[in-house]
Amino acid sequence: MNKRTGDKVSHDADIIRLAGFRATKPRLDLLSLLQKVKYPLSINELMGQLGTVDQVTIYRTLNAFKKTGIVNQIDFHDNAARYEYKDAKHDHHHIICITCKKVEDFVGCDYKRLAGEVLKQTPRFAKITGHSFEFFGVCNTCADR
Amino acid sequence: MNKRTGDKVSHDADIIRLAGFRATKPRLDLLSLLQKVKYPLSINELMGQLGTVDQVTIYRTLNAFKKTGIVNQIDFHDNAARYEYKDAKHDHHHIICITCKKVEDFVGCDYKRLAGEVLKQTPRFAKITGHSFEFFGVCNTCADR
DNA sequence: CATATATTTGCAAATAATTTGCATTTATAA
DNA sequence: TTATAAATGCAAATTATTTGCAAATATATG
Repeated sequence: MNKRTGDKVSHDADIIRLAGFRATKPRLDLLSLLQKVKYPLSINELMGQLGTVDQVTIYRTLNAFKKTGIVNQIDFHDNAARYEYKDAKHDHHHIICITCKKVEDFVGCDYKRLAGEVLKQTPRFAKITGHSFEFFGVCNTCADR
Repeated sequence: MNKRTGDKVSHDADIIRLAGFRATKPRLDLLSLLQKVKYPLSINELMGQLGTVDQVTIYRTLNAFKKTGIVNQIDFHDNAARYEYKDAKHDHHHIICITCKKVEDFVGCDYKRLAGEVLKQTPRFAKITGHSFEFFGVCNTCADR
């Protein structure tokens, strides 16, 4: 990434433009943040990191990105949507502590095997656009209490 | 199910008492509704069916039932939690149309295979208490538009 | 079967999450 | 460079969820 030539920014800009949107600063900032972060972020967490960006812009951007597949929405069953950058190696999912909301990743979700099978089982559906898979559990710290 | 002897009600009451709660009318009504319904219901849908029960009671009951495993929370990525009765044969999941929210079931989620694997991958977690798995897609009707 | 008591309910009101309307600003195509 | 469609930010609306408390109720116990 070269700051002067803007390699990274320009790549991000391409991602955004390819999805049919204008590459604005709020969108570049949001995308960049989601790319470098380890776990899905809630709107509140995003607002904290993106100081100057209005929360309405965050909502609108995420909804747009979600529709075009730039991000995934993830629900931890605590009534606040979370979002994660969806890249090529997005083949992981999460386990969430139902008590303290700690998160860790796991791999091995063999959803592709199921996807074809699901379309056979549900003939009223034309295609699959995504999936969600989370495990919920209790972390060691919370289990010891 | 015999209405006079109250077989069904008494069985539901046992489910509720076994979880440590009192078998009140609102809870019996809610449980009975979730048992006979085909798909996960949102709070709004539940309020529509449970005419006399206050929505706060619905929220509180569902949170209690969720904690003790009587119901599952399910998210369709539309910012309204849905709930489903969790019985022995609750081994199905859902595909949701991202446009019109139509729902169908599918079976074949082999989460048990993954569960042990996941615990190995995430040593900071002591146990698994549940999981979510949804496919999102486009139904035939919406695809034709 | 009566009743004491802890639990649960319903109402009102608070908080949190998300969306909408509109005037202003900005990216980008020409 | 500039016209213009798209995007932003602010205020306000709407929707989802939670909390506090007095009244009602399930149930254990006598």
